[in-house]
Amino acid sequence: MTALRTRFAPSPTGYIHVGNIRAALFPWLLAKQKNGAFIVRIEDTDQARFVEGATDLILETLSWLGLDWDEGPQKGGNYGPYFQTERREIYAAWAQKLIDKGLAYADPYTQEEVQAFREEAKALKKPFLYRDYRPENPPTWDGTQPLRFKATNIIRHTWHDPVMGELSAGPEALDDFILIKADGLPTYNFAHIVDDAEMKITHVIRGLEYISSIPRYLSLYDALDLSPPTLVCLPHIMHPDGKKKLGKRDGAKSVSDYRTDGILPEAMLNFLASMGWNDGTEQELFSKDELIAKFSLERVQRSGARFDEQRLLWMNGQWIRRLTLDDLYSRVRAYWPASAKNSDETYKRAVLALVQDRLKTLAELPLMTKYFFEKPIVNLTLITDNKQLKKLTAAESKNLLGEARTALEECEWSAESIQFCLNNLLQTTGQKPGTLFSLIRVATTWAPFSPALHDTLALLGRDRVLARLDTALLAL
RNA sequence: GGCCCUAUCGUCUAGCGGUUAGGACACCAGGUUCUCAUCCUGGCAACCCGGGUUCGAUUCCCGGUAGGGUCACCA
Repeated sequence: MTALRTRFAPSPTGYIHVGNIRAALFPWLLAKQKNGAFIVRIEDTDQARFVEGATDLILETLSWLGLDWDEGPQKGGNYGPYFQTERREIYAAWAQKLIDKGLAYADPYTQEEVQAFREEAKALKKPFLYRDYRPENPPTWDGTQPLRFKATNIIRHTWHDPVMGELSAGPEALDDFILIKADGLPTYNFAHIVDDAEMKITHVIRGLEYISSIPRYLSLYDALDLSPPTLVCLPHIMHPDGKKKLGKRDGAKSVSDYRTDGILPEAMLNFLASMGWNDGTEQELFSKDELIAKFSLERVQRSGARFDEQRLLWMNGQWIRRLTLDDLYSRVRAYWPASAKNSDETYKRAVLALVQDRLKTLAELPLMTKYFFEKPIVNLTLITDNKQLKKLTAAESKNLLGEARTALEECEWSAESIQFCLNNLLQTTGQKPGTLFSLIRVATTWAPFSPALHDTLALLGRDRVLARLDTALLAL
């Protein structure tokens, strides 16, 4: 039995966005599950759209997600090179086979002439097929013209797609397409067939946009005496409004944008996989290992799914909560507020422990923890707009805070005993917790929300709490 | 327009002839001695339409409709 080999073959024209990363995830999962190999190949044959640095960006994204490749850039392998621009001789050799068989010919027309044919067909309201204009006696190919495939076996093709099921397309889908461009580089249509064969790829997994080209690939495989690998098409991830497939042009965020927004790779992977795939149970959260164990192409959805950021956020919160404090601490390193710079690790860990249940993304850390590191700005509207506190007169507030100060000054400083002191204060003042606790909380943090009061005060420390109470007393 | 694909709550989905159509996100209400969040409980909410096939269709078939993809010297 031959080993399963899958690949991800991006073209270096920019970042990887969330709409097309599944074309890497699913083949990777499959390769891991079957103990096969996952290959990364860079399809850089489009000189015009080439973007400097895009390859590094793509590889970095894969690495961040933990989608490691067995062969490819930075890694090598037995079937290299893994950049298409370094494989020209290979394509030339395969092209020659077709020429020798009379299945490839030089295209004598200019692009303008072909365009004219196209418009002619359009005017006649019939589909444009180059083969309707096939030259009778094409010149010998000298490498300056495009080399076209000569479609001969004009039939209805039928094939099986593990995701999409039985597929077929009529002769209209077959045409003489360009193999080698006038610049000497192969087109995707030709190059990927050659590469997949040379690299012994067993499963070609890509987006649905290729489905209509598959009949042409099938006829090419045939002409090359190659038996096609398993051809898999994945449904698209759709724009949230459901109108079209998600793409860069419509503002699809790059995967690395989500990274800087504080999304965990675990959550990203889980989310991406569960859009269009599930294991048939009611499980929602899957670790990477579970995905590897349970994934199957047969259970991939055939219809497109809209990208629902709310769900991603929820999942991210779930994953943040699942992390150990140590792990979370190491991941939020870059997200602390600037004022936390000189705080010691023990303190920061304690702060983190208090907000772990509250974070939806890592990037929310500064918003939630600022007042643990810097003196908060007094904002009286937090009192006047508060439905409990607005009932109090300034004198009453002042009075209560004064009592609180006295009580806390004498209180033993641990979360537990602060809780106890606070409860006593409830008794002596006759206030409801909603009033008293809110007042103390606002006066010490000046934030719209915070963790439980006794935890917050305990961590802040007696000196800071008393100082802030004094500031509040003056401001009222 | 030709070719191709798809169709269950607002969203992601389970379902593979007989179910009170299940779960999750979001939303709403309540609980957890304050807020925010977590957590728990409850609620709202769906089989695109029309024909068949069948004792019986969300499920199978056909046709509409709607949505998506594709028709490049881009991948």
